[in-house]
Amino acid sequence: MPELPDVEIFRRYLNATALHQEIETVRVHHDRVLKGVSKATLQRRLKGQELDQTSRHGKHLFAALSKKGWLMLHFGMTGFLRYFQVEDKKPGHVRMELLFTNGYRLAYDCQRMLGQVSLVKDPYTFAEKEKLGPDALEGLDFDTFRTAVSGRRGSIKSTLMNQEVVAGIGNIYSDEILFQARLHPAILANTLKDKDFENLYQCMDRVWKESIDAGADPEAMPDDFLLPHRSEEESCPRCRGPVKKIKISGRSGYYCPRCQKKDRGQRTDDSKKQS
DNA sequence: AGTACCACCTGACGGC
DNA sequence: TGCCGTCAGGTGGTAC
Repeated sequence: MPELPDVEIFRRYLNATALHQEIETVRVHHDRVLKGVSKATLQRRLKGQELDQTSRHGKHLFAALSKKGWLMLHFGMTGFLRYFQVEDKKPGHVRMELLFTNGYRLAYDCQRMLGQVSLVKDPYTFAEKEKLGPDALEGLDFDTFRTAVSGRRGSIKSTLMNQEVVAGIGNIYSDEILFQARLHPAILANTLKDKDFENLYQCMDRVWKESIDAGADPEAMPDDFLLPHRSEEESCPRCRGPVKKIKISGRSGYYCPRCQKKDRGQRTDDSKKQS
């Protein structure tokens, strides 16, 4: 689940629940989710501190510690946050939890443990170190986007999903953005024209706005979104034709072959030149 | 600079 | 019922 819109919702959730409260205890139930920090260090560094503010870069969530440094959370494929008080509200795969002095807890649940919890200097330094591209939502202007994507030799889908190109787009939302832009996922990034980029950029912008407004819940998304119909049993929300599955760089993508043509009038352009 | 394949984990699902 | 292969929205490493 956790791509940019999901992580943005987690960030707002954390803001609305766990900010400005003293951390009394840190429980680590599974060391595997810790990256570059030991259980003891994490506990020592967080104890007595508060989470002051949050930040997000791509799929990474950061919470500033009142004293120094930031807590970094990455959610892998199955991670999420839950703020609760009573034990029976506790989700099933809590790997780490912060216990606050007010009796509430913030749990990091990650069933498959493909996510990461870490302590970092600050979000900017982390993004530099990890070679993350610009965040796909915040402060990504059109020229930066076009420069980052154009010239890449892979498919547009795998290029959008490359976190070094642009940070935050995963398998699901790359499908959605390409569906909205009516671009076939296998089109090569370096064959896109300026107007394709403008279209792609605007569609991405709309996908972020709508999906975040929907709380990243597929059920609450606009009727013309592909996201709730990612299955070959489903039909295209636009033309009602069959949805098709395709493997690209090892990932399963879904698209509408009628709305997203691979061959997009190259010949039309040529014939214009000739005539 | 790409892709293919494996690995890390758990769990759901379909076929037998 | 149980076993097995496959698949799942994350990333990282290696080989080509």
